[in-house]
Amino acid sequence: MTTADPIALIDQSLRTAIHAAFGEGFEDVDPILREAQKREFGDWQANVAMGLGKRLGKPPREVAEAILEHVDFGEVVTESSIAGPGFVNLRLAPSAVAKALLAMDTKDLGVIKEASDRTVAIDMVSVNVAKRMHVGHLRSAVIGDAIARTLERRGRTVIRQNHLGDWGTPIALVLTQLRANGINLDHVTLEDLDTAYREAQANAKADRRGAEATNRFFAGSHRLAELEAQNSGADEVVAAAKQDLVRLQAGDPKLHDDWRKMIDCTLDAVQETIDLLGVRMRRDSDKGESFYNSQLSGVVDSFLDAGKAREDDGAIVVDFPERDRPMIIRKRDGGFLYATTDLAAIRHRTHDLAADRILYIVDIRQRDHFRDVFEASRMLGWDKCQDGTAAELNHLGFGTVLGANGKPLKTRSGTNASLMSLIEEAIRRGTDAVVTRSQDASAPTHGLSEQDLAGIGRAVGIAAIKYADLSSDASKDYVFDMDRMVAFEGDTGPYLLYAHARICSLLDRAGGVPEGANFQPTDPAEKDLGLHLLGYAKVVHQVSDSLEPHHLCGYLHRLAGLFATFYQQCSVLKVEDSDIRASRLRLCDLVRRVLSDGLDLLGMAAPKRM
RNA sequence: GCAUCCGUAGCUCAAUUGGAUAGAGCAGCUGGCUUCGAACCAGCAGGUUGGGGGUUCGAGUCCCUCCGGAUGCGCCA
Repeated sequence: MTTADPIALIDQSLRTAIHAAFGEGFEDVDPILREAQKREFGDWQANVAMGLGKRLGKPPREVAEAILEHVDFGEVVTESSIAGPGFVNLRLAPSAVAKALLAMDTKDLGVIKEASDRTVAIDMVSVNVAKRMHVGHLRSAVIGDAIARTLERRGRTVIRQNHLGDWGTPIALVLTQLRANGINLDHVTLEDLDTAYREAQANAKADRRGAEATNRFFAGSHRLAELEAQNSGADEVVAAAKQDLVRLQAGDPKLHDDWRKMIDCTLDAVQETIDLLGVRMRRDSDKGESFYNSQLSGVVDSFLDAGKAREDDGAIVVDFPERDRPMIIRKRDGGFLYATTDLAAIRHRTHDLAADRILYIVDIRQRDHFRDVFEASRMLGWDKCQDGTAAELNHLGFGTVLGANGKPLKTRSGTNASLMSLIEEAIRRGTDAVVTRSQDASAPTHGLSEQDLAGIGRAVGIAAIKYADLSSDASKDYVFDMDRMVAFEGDTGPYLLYAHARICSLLDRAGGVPEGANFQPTDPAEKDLGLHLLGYAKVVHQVSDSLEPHHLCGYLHRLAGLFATFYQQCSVLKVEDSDIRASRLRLCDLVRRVLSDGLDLLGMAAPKRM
């Protein structure tokens, strides 16, 4: 932001006034400047007087008066008043709004880079080999990608890592099962794998021996623990699989080959889904559990050597000072656990990737797990990069996806709903709507090729799904209601796309923004729209700090709403005064770019027509 | 049993992190297309923020308590 930014100017003016009014010790008091909640109060408000009143032992209104006596807003503020307990309400000069819009009308739209340009590692998607993706993966992918794009926008280098579940007894069991089924792994499909996975599970379940002991081998889907009942008890099958695992680990060529093919098959399918969703993620940065396997005994040794772990009933555990439950990092039988792998992963991300921020986009039910792992990693200083910079470790936990019945989303057969089928359904319904509307001869999409319409329909359907996921607090459960999200009315992704498309046609008809156009808000709707535009950078900064994309959704929805009001109220193409026409066109163009940029940060494409 | 989180309009969700009269969307009702795209707009109605107490100029937000719900809890991932 430049010095033309009226908010920065007001902020500085108030700081100066506070210092002048109260002297020593009040050099740098935050005026707590906020957008006014209601237009009748003003455009912006300062809430500092109440807090200062307490500190000074004076009535807040008196404090507010003293501040206003010393303040010099120059030309920026046309009206200031004190209201309620001591709110300072400010109304901005239209010329100041115009100047500020001019200043933000750059490529970056006012968004500034973060202080650190170092790498951020984001642990997201995290699929299980040999299993289909389900809605839990959707959340991780969609939220993770939105966060990643926002951080990239702020100058960060982001590594999106798929922490694959590609190792351990469950994987060996599937391999064993595939061999039993006589599957040729050269032509294996994800269906084959998924079937083998379930069969291995079912076989084990059918054998009652050792039921309780083997309850764990299928205990959920890797990072995204599923809720289905997991049972197994096949000692024989398990024993065979364990032998296979040992041979695999020893480098048996045939087994290793099969294992690789199984992973490739799974990841090809994952990539297809990821691409269709428009999530920017490639296999080159993936790191699965197998990658860390060889490091795990070293991890345990490190904790033992540092005196941070102890033996307990044959297992190796890490104790926490303020918790009674320790964390197990090696089982009695010598095997390692999820926690051990995650410790190795943190070390890899700080030491090898030099990431100073590590984010986990993982189901919120794993909150305790990550708290343990983070705390343990700090015990050994593994949260620090080689140069000593401490990395910020964050678990961004998301809630469960529920069906219309308020229970975790399932298909009719009771399995977790396949992600691909949901995406395809959304795209189909988006395309249907687009095609139907294009039949109308007056529709801007009339006469477009089938391919173009399909592309638009895809954008509409994907935006519907993503917006539904991103627009409320990620940590809460949310109800996946296809009918509601593809209604394309109200607070939805397509509503934002629609606003964008309308502006595009408007600018198209006008032949672009006229040369020398200047902002000059005259109508209240224009000023409201302009004022809201000025808050874009702030909300982007907020999202990259708080990791809460729903604030950006809220911002964009309001922007689209204010535009719709403006559009209804103010003629653009037909207004006589050519300066006002030019001004409105430029305003439209800025709205279009902010919408497009914001949607891009959320991972949504904004077609020119729809 | 212990721990964590949640409870806001009929439904689905917000609330700038302690600020003014708690806001949106859907559903309902009333208006607005021979006029820049009606996937829209303007308006009406809908609330004891689960109950009760406390902290202070001020509480949906912080503390205590009760009620209701979800999740997690040593050898699964």
